[in-house]
Amino acid sequence: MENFSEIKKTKIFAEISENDMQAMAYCLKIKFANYNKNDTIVSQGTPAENVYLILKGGAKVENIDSRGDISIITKLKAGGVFGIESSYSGEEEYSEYLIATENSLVMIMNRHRLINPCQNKCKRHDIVVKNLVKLIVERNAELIEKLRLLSKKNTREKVLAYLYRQSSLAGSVYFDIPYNKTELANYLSVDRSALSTVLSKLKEEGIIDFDKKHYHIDINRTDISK
Amino acid sequence: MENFSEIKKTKIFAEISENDMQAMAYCLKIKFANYNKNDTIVSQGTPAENVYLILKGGAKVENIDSRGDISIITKLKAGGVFGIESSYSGEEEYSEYLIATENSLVMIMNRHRLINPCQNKCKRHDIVVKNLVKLIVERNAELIEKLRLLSKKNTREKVLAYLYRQSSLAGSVYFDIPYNKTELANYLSVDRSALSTVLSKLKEEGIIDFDKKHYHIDINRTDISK
DNA sequence: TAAATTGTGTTGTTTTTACAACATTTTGAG
DNA sequence: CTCAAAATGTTGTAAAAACAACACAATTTA
Repeated sequence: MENFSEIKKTKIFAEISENDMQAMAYCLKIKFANYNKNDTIVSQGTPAENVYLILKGGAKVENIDSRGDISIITKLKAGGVFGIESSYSGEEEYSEYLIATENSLVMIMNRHRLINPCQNKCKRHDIVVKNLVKLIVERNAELIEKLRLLSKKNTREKVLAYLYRQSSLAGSVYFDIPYNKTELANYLSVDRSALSTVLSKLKEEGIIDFDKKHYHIDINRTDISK
Repeated sequence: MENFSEIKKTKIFAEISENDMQAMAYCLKIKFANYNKNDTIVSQGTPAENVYLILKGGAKVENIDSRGDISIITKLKAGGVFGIESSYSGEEEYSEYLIATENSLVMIMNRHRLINPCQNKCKRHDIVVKNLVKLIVERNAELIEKLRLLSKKNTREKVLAYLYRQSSLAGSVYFDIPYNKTELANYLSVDRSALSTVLSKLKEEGIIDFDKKHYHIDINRTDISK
């Protein structure tokens, strides 16, 4: 089957055999599409009909508010899914943009078919649904984590909380983050130059060190664990 | 069955008959507990074993960070559920507080039993699971909504976006919000007195009006819809 | 590889916020 | 109904952030 090796690598289809996938492909009205870096895969405000699974490359989920301010919701790597929540909620329009951050291969599925298992042909469909729920819960946890960051009352605390968290996830005080400075500012919803100032200050104080997207943090001095 | 009339009113058990509920009660190890206003129902950091369903009264979900700052995550009314996400994610400790905001009756269920339908006795369990997923997705949408608020770059915009949203939900420019000023400040993660100043300014400008928890907003002047 | 674009750090200015302190008002318990 | 506690609005001050403008570095891409 076309692109099956990539499909197999994703969390939501990991347990599905090529044969079962074949059957499901028809049922889910699967299509494949290639996008170039910076292509808009989905536009905020357009009718929500599909679920997008990144097979190769990567994409970012952004929201642009009425004033034109951009806020990066999250970044998706291969295996990442866009549009499930709106599928379950029944939302009629996408409320975010999905933009390719690299040249990407994307699998497009009909959202209605995806979340409503047909008992006959797609016998493994229920497993996929279970995986989708798991994914939603994970996303939920991410959102709460981000809320925790944005609830901090100044940029310094947001940055430290973010880096501390990334360090924990990486299991090391040396780690890479997925954002450059401009993107990090968007992610934390702070002014880029203000972020730059704070980062410089923290570096000067010896609490953190960084180069490009690589960071080092002196855990004992973050005042976060106290 | 004990408290069945209240259980019946909740979203997650709405379709369940008294007989089926009876069977399920045993399976889910259901217990009931009464709490007084301001009682802590669940403490952040304690082992997560149960899911809590508010049957009567209400509760708030709070997070306290390392600096002691309180952030209200959300408020739960009767029918509200606490602890599902951590059940699905397998998180071992509760990461929030659940605190009664009124005298409340709470149904406590074993989280493992709840999310893993036993096919034999609880024949309607799968419906409950489906309802739980729906609930998680709804919560997810709420979280994104809140993120959108916290991403605004100053208090005035946060307040206006919040009130605009509440007005939309209520379907009227006259509406009540569930928070008093102090709680609203926590919810929006801003200083209480700063919030008070902004609210006074907006009232003076005639853009909003309010009394206690009742608000009026002049939609045409919020600059949000532009 | 050269040119154009994007990313980064810095600085000064203006605006907004947090903080603290206080006076009233409102609420709730007894 | 009374009194204590909690909520609210206000103000001044200090700290922080947004904003804008700029120089330079790094990265794309033509």
